[in-house]
Amino acid sequence: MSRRRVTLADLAQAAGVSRTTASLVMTGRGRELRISHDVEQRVLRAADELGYRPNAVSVGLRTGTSRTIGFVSDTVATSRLAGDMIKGALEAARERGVMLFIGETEGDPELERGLLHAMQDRQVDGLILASMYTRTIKVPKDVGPAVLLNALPKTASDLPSIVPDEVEAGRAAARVLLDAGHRDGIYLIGVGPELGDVPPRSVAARERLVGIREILGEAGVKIAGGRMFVDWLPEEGSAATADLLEQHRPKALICLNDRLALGAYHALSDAGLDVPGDVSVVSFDDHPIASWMRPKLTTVALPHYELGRKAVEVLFAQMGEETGQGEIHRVPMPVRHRESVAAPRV
Amino acid sequence: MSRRRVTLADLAQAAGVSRTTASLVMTGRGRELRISHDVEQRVLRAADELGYRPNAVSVGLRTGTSRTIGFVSDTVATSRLAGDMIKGALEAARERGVMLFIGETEGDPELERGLLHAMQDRQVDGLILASMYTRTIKVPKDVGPAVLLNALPKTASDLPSIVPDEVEAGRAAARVLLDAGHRDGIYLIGVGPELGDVPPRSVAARERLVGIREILGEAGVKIAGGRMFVDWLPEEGSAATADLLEQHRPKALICLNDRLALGAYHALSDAGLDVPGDVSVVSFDDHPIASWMRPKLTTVALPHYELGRKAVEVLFAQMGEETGQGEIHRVPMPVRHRESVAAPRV
DNA sequence: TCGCATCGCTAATCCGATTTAGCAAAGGGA
DNA sequence: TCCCTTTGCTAAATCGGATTAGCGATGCGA
Repeated sequence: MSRRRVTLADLAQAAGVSRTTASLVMTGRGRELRISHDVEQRVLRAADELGYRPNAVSVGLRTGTSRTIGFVSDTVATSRLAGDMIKGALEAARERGVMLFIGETEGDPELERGLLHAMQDRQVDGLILASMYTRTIKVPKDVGPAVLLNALPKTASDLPSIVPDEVEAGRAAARVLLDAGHRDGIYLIGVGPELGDVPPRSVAARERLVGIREILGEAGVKIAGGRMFVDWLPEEGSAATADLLEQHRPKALICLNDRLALGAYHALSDAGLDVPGDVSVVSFDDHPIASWMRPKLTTVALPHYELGRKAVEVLFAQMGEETGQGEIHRVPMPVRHRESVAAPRV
Repeated sequence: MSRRRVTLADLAQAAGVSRTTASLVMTGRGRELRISHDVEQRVLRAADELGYRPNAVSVGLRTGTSRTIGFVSDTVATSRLAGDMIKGALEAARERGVMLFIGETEGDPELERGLLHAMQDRQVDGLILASMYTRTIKVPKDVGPAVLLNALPKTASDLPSIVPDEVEAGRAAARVLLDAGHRDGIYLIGVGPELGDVPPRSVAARERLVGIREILGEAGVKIAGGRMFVDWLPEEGSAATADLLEQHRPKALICLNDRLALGAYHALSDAGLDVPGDVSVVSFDDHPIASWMRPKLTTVALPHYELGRKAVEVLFAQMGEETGQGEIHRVPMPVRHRESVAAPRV
């Protein structure tokens, strides 16, 4: 179908110079190594006419660098929630002329090993080890330059981490309610009011709660109660809220994610309560449904796109420096003010 | 950090044989080329001890094949809707020991060219050209082995296409209502009742409508009306349904996608109508929200995962045969029976 | 005019594998 | 004993570039 690719040898012949000269010109080292302007122009013109593009595989073999990075995740690549993470990484990579390999481990260590090997065998310049939900992961040995995305190292590691700033997000959610004038009747959906009442292994749950408690505590506001659930699904949000309503009359709900909030909406609606007239709702994640719900949900957004970008940026910085410092980069989670929060009814 | 990789030369030396012999053994051609069992075992053992893995870049240079395919899309890679497409492709690729490059063009032809070049420069064995929404695309020249995913060639092309079977999906949706006993008061949300009343360039809209009309027509059932909207967003579903309710009293709604259905739910609820008691709703896509809605939405699912898998399968078949035939592979769209359809009220 | 530095370019090697062609030793037949 | 196969392995070429070392021509100062 397509005729043979144009190689450096073809280019050199067309320009009437040696392969060395052609290479020097094409890599931009012609000046430095005293190639005459005349010859340089001849090579450049020939390259343009022939449509010469260096074979990246060959360059990779010779230089040991492939202008390629690997994006390995448990399942994030295909999660609807976090596709933006890939997008951010993709764009940041493109800006640097780098391609992205992706792979999923599905939590299987065997798969992970195979995947990392396959990428290393292809001489990736660096790796992004991503996780669907923020959590701690065991860092593989000898991965070369790498960053953790949406994940923290389980044991001390010199790999940098990029994670959403969940504590600050918790503070922000609490401030949203305080700013609206709420001082009591604030309940939590997804976690209990105490620091111990969080789903195990959920960094987001723990940190969000820390932030919430900190700000409410500072304001002298007491959390009226909460319901802990592990998976944070809509049904759980419904159940938690319905259960709550049997005994209490909440004025505001902090739902630990948008799916819980969706369920909470349903339960509130069933109870004939109006959002935000009777009950204000604030949530986390900014899942697409948040802006489809009625009323539109005020929520603290997971900055997926920014996380992805940042991962690539940090990875490149690290590749330059060669000094892994295990730094933790926290990406701000912006509040999306919408329609689900109002002043408490007097 | 990590010591130098073990090369074939290291392996040969450790086993006390030539690089040729080591290579023959490792590529499994030892038998064929008369390497003694004894030597073979020695090489194998050494390889195991040293942890030898061939450098894929070098192999790629020598053999011209990279065990890598490229997944180029307009924006599908990061769309929440279609991440499953990637997942299907990823798994099918892994089963074949192949890695996946991904890239997004965002509809920019310049970006697309650059991306295709970057992939070809890296000697990908094949390409998947994917689209977010089913549509016709202009096929780039000289791409080598490739398949179109969720897309059809704008002009005649010998590249195979993999698309969801939208016409059959339309038939299925119509049958769902017929089977439930509906014979009149069936309205369309998202397209008009006539074949001309569809958003331009939307293959899905056109084909779904064709299927719907075919089955209803065969049953002697007339479509009572419809409302055409271009973007199929929740607000449009609300608006369309509200508008409809001003003049008509529908018994069933065929929403052209789940977001429209979500909006329709809201409008029906506002009008005090019960789903499915007063109005049955059937939809398309099986977006995640479909099972979060109340009542859960009966919808004809886009088989994203299967589309992705199929793309890789067809690509490999094509790479084997060298005979692009421009075949169109239609992947079935299964009905997800849930709670939004009931017999019409008598 | 000779010697040396500079200029402008190229030959040769290397990266790490695969593959072709062929060599030395052993075996077999006449 | 001589010649021809077969066996078992290896030297060398190759893929397409980057890089090192160096070569011939020119210019300049003494």
